[in-house]
Amino acid sequence: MHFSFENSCEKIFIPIFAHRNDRIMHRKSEPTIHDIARELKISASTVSRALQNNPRISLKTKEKIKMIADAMGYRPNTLASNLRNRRSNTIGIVVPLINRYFFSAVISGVEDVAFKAGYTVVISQSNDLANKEIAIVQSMFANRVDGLIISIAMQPTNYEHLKIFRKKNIPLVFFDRSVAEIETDKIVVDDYMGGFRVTQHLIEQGYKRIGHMAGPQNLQTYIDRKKGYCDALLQNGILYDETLVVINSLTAEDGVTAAKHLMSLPTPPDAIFCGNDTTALTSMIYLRDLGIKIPEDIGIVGFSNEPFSRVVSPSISTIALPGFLMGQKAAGLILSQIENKTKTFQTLVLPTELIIRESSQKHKH
Amino acid sequence: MHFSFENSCEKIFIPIFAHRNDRIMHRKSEPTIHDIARELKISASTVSRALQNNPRISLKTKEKIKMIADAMGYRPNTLASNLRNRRSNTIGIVVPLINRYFFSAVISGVEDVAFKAGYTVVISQSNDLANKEIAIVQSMFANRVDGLIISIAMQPTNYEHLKIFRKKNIPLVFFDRSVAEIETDKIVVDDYMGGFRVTQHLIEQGYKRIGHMAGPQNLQTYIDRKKGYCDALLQNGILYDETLVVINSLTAEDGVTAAKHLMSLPTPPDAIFCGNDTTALTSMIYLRDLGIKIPEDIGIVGFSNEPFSRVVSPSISTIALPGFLMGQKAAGLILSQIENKTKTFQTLVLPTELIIRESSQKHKH
DNA sequence: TTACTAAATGTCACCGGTTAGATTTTGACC
DNA sequence: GGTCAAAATCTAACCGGTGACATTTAGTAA
Repeated sequence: MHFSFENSCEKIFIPIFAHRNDRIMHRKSEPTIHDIARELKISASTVSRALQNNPRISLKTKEKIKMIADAMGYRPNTLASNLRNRRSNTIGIVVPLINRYFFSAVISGVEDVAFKAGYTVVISQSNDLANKEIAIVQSMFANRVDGLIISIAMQPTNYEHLKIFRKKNIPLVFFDRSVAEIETDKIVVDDYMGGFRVTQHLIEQGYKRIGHMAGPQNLQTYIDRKKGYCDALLQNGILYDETLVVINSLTAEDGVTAAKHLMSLPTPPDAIFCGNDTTALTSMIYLRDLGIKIPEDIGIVGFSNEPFSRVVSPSISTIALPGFLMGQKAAGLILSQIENKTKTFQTLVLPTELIIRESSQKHKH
Repeated sequence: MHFSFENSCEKIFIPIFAHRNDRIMHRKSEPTIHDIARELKISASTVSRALQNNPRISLKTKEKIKMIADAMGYRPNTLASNLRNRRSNTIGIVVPLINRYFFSAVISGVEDVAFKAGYTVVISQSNDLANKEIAIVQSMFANRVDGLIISIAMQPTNYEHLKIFRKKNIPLVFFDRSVAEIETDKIVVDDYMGGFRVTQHLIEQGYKRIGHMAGPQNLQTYIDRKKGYCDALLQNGILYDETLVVINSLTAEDGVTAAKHLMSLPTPPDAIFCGNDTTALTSMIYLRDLGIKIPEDIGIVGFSNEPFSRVVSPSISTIALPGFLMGQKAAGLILSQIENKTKTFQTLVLPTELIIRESSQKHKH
């Protein structure tokens, strides 16, 4: 005859606790489905199925098992489960720096979609160093992430650590900064239009000699921003002057150095389109300390819309990027790859928005 | 007789690639140590040992194995290894928000020490939500992190998800925001002295009626900051006036609301010690837009030294926290717990630094 | 050549879940 | 009671590495 659970709690609970103490004394390890099985004198597979709500297991048994599991403080070991299933229900995301507003917005967007779909997100930062990126990516691979979302480091490398994902057919999505020779889903912002609009805006404000602080030209984003800048000049009949373009890594210090350099030219610029908000800020402070008035003497525009751009004075005109949306889309793309729904890879280009603030408004309305 | 590797590359390489293709056709999975073993007609344990540089394996065999492993594109499966070893070589870190400068500095500090010690760091953010924190922590537990470093969410809960770490003797370190009733290593900044110095400074600058925007009083940090504020008033013979203290969640909006409230008082304050830089900023902007002059009419001091505090105008006086150092120390504590070197738990209190900027300098030097 | 030991390698069970397929149980129906 | 299919449960192999212990091999001394 079958053991009836409802009217014999004692019979069950007493042995459990005896057993637990015993176990803790000797092995001091986590209870497993096998411990639960032994407790109930059933097989581990039944326990496993019950905990997964498998319809093959009777409701009565399921309840019994869940109750005991709870009482024993059972916690599934995802390592074992992942090993067996050859998947981890985890999505890796690698960004150059987590404390950049744009990147953390992307991360939040990814988390938003991924959590709802039942995935865990593991975050890592490369600090823009190729070696750290390689180590991180290999570790994520070794941990069998189901997919990887990445914005590559500034420091260039051969990208073998990423090519392997394609070779092994592991879902991979690039965002913002991608590797041209790797064919997969990519999601970028319209850097070209961003650069174009910034330049167009400066021209409309009456600036005549517009300089540009560009980022490393091994990254498409910076190439595109510069291209937008060039084309806007061209369309407005302004001659492109190479001496007005500085290429650097867009760090805070680079902003100062570049501003210093540009101002030392025989005919310095009367406006600077900075590759990001950080350089816009530091060069602006440098110029201000020199007694140069912004936007009257020199106009400044940044890129990325870091939160500080809005609150400094003068506030910095910039290009807003849809970070959160980008993260959501990236997560959507990786999920569709994971679920084998991807037919062909696509490159999404998200629109940007020009935000006009004080630093570039010569003509106030 | 033994197979000589050096003078028979062909014999080895041809079968390898034949085998690989074969494998890819049929199983399309990662090569394992078993595949390598089969290839070389040796046992898997020898391969495992060779790849770990175990001295029990001869140099010759090791070289042979590593060569083949490379040729086959072998990547160790950490899941399997972690399962068997019952440890993951991973340290989890949970912060309320990754894009707060302080928290990302802590993360970098943790990474700095952890990477050097051979650990991987997985980062997660709770968004200050109790439920998300619980989910994250449980997932980290299920993934068998070797230790957890956490700064708890503002939203209070019963902390069962953390108590379990102590119960199961899994290394746990709190930083910045900790749970009083859980006994483990903690590392905090000297919030009391921070609050005290800020208030003392404002008094020295000649402010008479100093208000305080305090954070949730379920978190020790905010209790201590407020206590420092109270004690500084007391020591200077200023009567503590409860109406000048506002308690909120210190969000950007809270800053405005609280400033509005304080200014609506019959006798409004002439200085505000804000619980963080965010509220300092937003309340400052609110006051500025009202035509109130800072620091002349009202002095403002924040807490945390967010990067923007330095660059806004007026620049915001604040308390600098040693985030990176804190991360390094936290990692040190968790490593010593992991390696069983911890004899007794300790609570480290790190010093803070008062940074005087424009927003509170009534008397310029 | 034999005996013996150190070095090298192999065997096998295990970590904790999962699942295909086998086996047992249940219960309806004749 | 007997038959049989559906429901419930069990068995055993597997995921990919690891390490205690067993076995084989090589090398030295007698």
